[in-house]
Amino acid sequence: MKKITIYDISKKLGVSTATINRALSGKPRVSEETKKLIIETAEQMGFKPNKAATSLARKTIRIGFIINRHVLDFNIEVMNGAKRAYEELADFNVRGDFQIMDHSDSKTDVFRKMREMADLGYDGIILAPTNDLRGYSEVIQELYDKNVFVATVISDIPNSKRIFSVRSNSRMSGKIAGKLLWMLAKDKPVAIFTGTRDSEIHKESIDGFMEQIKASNMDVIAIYDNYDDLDIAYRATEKLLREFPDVGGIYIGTSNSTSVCKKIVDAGLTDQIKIVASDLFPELNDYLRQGVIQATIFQQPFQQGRLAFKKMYEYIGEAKRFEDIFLLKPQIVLDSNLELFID
Amino acid sequence: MKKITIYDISKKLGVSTATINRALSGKPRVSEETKKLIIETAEQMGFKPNKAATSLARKTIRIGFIINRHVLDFNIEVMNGAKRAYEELADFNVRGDFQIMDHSDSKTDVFRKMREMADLGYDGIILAPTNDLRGYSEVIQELYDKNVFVATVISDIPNSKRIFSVRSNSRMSGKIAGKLLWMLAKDKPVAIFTGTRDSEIHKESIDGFMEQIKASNMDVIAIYDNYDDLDIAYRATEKLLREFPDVGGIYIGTSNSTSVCKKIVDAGLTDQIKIVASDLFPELNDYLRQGVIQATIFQQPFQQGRLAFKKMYEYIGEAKRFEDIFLLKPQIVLDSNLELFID
DNA sequence: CTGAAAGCGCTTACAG
DNA sequence: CTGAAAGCGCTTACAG
Repeated sequence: MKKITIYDISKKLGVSTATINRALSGKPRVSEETKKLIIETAEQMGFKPNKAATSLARKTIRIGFIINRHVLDFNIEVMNGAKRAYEELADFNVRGDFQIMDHSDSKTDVFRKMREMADLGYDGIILAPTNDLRGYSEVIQELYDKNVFVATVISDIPNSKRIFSVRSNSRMSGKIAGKLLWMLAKDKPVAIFTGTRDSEIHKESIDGFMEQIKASNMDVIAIYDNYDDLDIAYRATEKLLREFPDVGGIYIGTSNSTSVCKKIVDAGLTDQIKIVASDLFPELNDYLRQGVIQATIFQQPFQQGRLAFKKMYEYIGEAKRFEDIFLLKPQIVLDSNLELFID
Repeated sequence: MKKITIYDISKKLGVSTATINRALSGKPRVSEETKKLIIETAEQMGFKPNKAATSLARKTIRIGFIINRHVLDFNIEVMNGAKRAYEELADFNVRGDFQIMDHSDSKTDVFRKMREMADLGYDGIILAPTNDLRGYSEVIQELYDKNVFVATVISDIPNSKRIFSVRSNSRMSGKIAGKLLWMLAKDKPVAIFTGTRDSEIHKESIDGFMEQIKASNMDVIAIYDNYDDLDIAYRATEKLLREFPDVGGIYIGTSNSTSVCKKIVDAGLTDQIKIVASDLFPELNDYLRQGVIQATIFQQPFQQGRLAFKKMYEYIGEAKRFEDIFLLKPQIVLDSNLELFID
C-alpha cells in the first residue's frame, strides 16, 4: 500500500538518489553494473516515479506543433485541441509552440521549421503531414537521432521513425456510412465521393465502406475519387445523376461535400437521394438541418490534437511507451444530436 | 510569461508564504484585512497555484464511491471508470474507496455508509442514487455542513446540496432514437418502452423521443413505461403486437430490452419491426449483430464514473468550481461500429 | 493572527 | 563514475 520512493531504493542499496535517478532515467555516467542493479531493484520493489514531483523538478519540456493551411478549418480545430491539452498541462512544466505553415510554404519550409525546432532544443514535434509524404522519413530519422521525437496527427507517415500517430478510425467511418445508407436507401444503388487515394485515410474509408456495402448486399454504382476540388465534384455529381438516375444514396468521404449537396438541391432531388457526409462545418450543419444530408461522420479533430499533445507529453515527460497508433472513434451526427457537436 | 508563485506575492507584500497560503485556501487564522489584501494582490498578479506542487505538499484527499447492485453491469462499468480516474490520479495524493452496496441493503444502509465515511474524514463522496430519492437531501445537507461534499453519477438528486452531477444526456438519447426510427421505419407507427417515470432520466428520454417524433410527423401508438421487469415487458410486447399489428418500430429506453427482442424474434417479426435500444451488454450485442436491433444508444457508463471521480478530485484538490451538471454525449452504436465499444 | 522551517519526491548542476 | 546539496512551488505542524 505504501508508495515506494527513490529514497527507499537509495536506502536499500546504499546508493545516492542522484545515481538512482541517472540509472532509472537512462542518463549517462552510471556504471553498467550499478545501473543494472538499480533498475532490477526498482522493478522488484514496484517503484513508480511520482509524476507531480518529476514535473516540478525537471527542466521544461518543449513541444512544437506544425500544421499547414490546407483544409483549414479541420486543421485549426486540431490545433485548438492541442492548445487545450497544453493548457491542461500548464502546471507540469511544458512549453508548447504552435505553428501554422502558410499554404504557399513548400514542404521544404516544413522541413526547415522542424530542423530549426530541433536546433532550438525542442524535445518533440507534432506534425500534420501533407498529402505527398516524400522526404518526411529522412527528416524524422535525422531528428530522431538527435533525440527529438516526431509524432503525427490527422494522418500517418508509415515506415518512418515517428513515435506515434493519432487519427480517426477511417475504415470505421466508411463502414458506418455504409450502414447508414443501408438504413436510408435500402433498395437503391449508392455512390461514393472521396479525396485522393494517395491518402491512407481516404483509402481506408473506401475500404470500410465497400466492406459494409458488400455485407449488406447493396450495389455501388460509382466511385469518384480525387474529388477534393469543389467544381470538379459539382460536375461529377451532374454526371452521376445523368448516368445513374436511380442512385439512392451518396457517401461523401471528403470534407468538400458542399458542392455535391448543392447539385442535389439544384436538381431538386433532396428527397430521393440520401447523403452521408464527413466532418462538420457551418455550411454542412445547414444541409443537415435542412435534411439534404441525413448524417455526417465526425472525425473529432479537436480530440485528435488534444490527444496528440497529451501523448507527446507523456512520452517525453513520463517516459511512457505505448501502442503507436491511436484511432479515435468516428462520431455519428444526425440533425437531432448536432447541437452537441457545435459550440 | 513568467509564472507567478506565492514567493512573488510574499515578497511583494512582506507576508510569509504560510499566511499567503491560509488566505488563498480559505483557512482560518488570518485577519480579514490581510486576507483581503492577499486575495486581491494574487488576483491582480495573475497567480495560479501550481497543481503539481499543491498535490505533493498537501495531505491525502479521500474520495468515497458508492453504488448499489441494481442494474449491476451498468453500475459496475461506472465504478470501473471511477477506478480508472483513480489510477490516473495515482501520483496526486488521493485515496479512493469503492463500495458496492448489496441489493438487500436498504437505503438506510447507504445513508449509514455515507455518515461513516464522513466521520472517517473523507473529503468527498460520489453516489449513484437509487430510484426513490426521499431522504437523500437531508443526509447530503448534513455532510455538506461538515465540509464533506457529495456528487452524483448516473442520475441526479435535484434540489439538494450535491456539488455536481454526471449523467448521460437522456433527452438527446430520446431524440436520437426518434430520428433513427424515422430512418428505419419511416412510414409506420412506432412504440416506446421505458423504465419508471419516477426517474428523471427516463422522463427526459421520453420527452426527447416524443419531441423528435413530432418533428418528423410520425405516429406513436403506445408508450409503455415502468417496464423494468423482464416478464412484464415480454407480455407487454405481446399485447403491443396484438393490438397494433402495423407497428414498424420500437424504442426501448430501459436496459431491459432483451425480453422485447425475444418476443419479436419469437413472433418472427425481425424484418418488419425495427428496434432502437439503450446501453450495451452481451445479449444486446448479439441482437445487434443478428439485426434484431438496428441501433443502440450508449450512455457511456465508464466515462461517467471516470469524469465524476476526476471532477470530485478537482473540486476538492484544486478548489475548482464549475457548472454543476455534466451531460455526456449519447453514442450511436450500429453493428458496424460495435467493435469500438466492446473490449 | 503570523512566521520559520521542514517536507512532499523528484532532478540538476556542481564538486570530487 | 558517484554523491551532497539545492531547488521545483506549494502545505503543514509547530512555535510564538
